[in-house]
Amino acid sequence: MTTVRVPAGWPATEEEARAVQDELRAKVVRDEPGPPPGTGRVTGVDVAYDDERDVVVAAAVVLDAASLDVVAEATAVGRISFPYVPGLLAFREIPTVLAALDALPGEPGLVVCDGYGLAHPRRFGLASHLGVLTGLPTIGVAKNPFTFTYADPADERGSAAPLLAGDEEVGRALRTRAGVKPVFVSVGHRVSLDNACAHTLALAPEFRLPESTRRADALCRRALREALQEAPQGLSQEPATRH
DNA sequence: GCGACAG
DNA sequence: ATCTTGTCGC
Repeated sequence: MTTVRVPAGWPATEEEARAVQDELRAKVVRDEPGPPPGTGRVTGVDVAYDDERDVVVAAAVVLDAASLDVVAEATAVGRISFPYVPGLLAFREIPTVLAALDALPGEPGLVVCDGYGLAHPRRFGLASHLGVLTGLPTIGVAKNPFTFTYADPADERGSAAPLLAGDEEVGRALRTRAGVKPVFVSVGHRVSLDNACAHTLALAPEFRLPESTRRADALCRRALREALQEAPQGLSQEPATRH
């Protein structure tokens, strides 16, 4: 597992963080359809925390998009870079997620985030932010509707309904399992909303959440447990050294 | 002004 | 996100 520092110049206040979002938002690419579902690789990313001990662990798990087999994975550990503030989640997760992606042996392909992209107060959620910083195609698949509204989609798997900010469609409530609460899909970077939903369905043949996020979630939780056992006092000031 | 609010 | 036992069910 690699160790990461909070980047120099990382925003320290909510005001600075919002200004970063307002500036980077213009760099989001929304006129590409993105990779076809079921081909190439798809990478799930997720993060687990221990706020008390100031430890954050990110995981990136690469799946073969056709078989959903795991073909690579990586983790990274760091210190918490920002408090949780609704609308500013990216500043809490991104430094460690970037380190985990960098530690991967190959190309990530499409990146699936646990959270939102376009569906965001300033239309620049975690998935959009990660996409702009890496240049990779990204989507967001969230478990909750955040502040947005939606009409319940039909009961069968595959039905969807617009996720709305007023009358603007910022994403979609997508039913991945019959009779189960939908997931909330939004565009990150270089992927269309239709394609983002198609990917989400292809990644969730059995459970509510995409296999990519289920795998990443399990891995970062396990890695956090192990990191806490090895260093119960929390992370040292200096990055880990190699011998 | 107050409450709600991805993870 | 995280705190947390058992329990119902495939």
